[in-house]
Amino acid sequence: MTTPQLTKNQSLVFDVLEKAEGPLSAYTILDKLRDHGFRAPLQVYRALEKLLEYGVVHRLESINSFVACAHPGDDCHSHGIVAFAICESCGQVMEFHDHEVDHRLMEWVRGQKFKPEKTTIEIRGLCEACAA
Amino acid sequence: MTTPQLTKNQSLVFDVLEKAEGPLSAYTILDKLRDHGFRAPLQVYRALEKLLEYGVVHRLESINSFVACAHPGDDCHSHGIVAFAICESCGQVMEFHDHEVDHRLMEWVRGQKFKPEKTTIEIRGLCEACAA
DNA sequence: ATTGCACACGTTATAGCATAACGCAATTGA
DNA sequence: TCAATTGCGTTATGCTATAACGTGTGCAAT
Ligand SMILES: [Zn+2]
Ligand SMILES: [Zn+2]
Ligand SMILES: [Zn+2]
Ligand SMILES: [Zn+2]
Repeated sequence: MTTPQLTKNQSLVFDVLEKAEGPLSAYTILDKLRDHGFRAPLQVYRALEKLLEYGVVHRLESINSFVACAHPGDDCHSHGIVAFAICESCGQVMEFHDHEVDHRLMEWVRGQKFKPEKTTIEIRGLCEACAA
Repeated sequence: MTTPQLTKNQSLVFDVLEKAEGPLSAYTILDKLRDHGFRAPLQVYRALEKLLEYGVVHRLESINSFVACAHPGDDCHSHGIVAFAICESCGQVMEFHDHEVDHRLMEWVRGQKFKPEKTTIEIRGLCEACAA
């Protein structure tokens, strides 16, 4: 998926996510954009929908939050599964790929004749700094 | 985690999940138990909290739903990661383990000195029957 | 027996996440 | 020009989850 020119709202939402230390909920994004005229959740969700579609933002299913892609331009997104490690203390997110994990999961899927659309891998725990 | 005797509410919630064809939301469970005296979401959530703790129920993070464990008594739960394939058409859920996937993820985690607490692997798509 | 504690339970209220449905404006392309 | 698409704003609503308070019961330590 190639990324077209972002609209005003899409840019605002994306900038907020890029500058954030960690993942943000849609309502947190909304609050950060009230000064820029945002008034309703839909303004955020509609922008997020597009940003997800373009692959420049990821949704963290296990914490109902969104994060800017850590590997912009990386073509792994087009042929691999994205995985996340989420620190439950400081909120830091690490995004990574593992082709062997992809391969094993897709092997299993093939054996079941299951047709995958979207795969979620999220590891929640404590990052090195917070575990110390 | 060994499973103690379930309380009345826990049994009711578990039975509903066991008899269900697919995953259920907490509010769907609530509706199914109104005839048994359930009136409020907390009655469901409190039961689910324990059932999750005992490992007899799993939470599907990507669809905010709960499902009875498909492998009761299987000791994989104590030393492995549970993965799910969820059909977005018929709702059917397949639960499986893959030790190689576990191994690769834990290798990555070890390299980052990340301390994992809970790992989610969910593949959403179409099952064989629905994809046809 | 009395006290203290842990735990399950019931209820009300509230917080947090997400979408439906309407209408308007700008853009595009036939 | 006309139709289709897309983005946007607004209001209302629905779905998911927890806070906070109080009750009752069983059980162990004193
Ligand atoms: Zn990414
Ligand atoms: Zn941390
Ligand atoms: Zn299981
Ligand atoms: Zn299906």
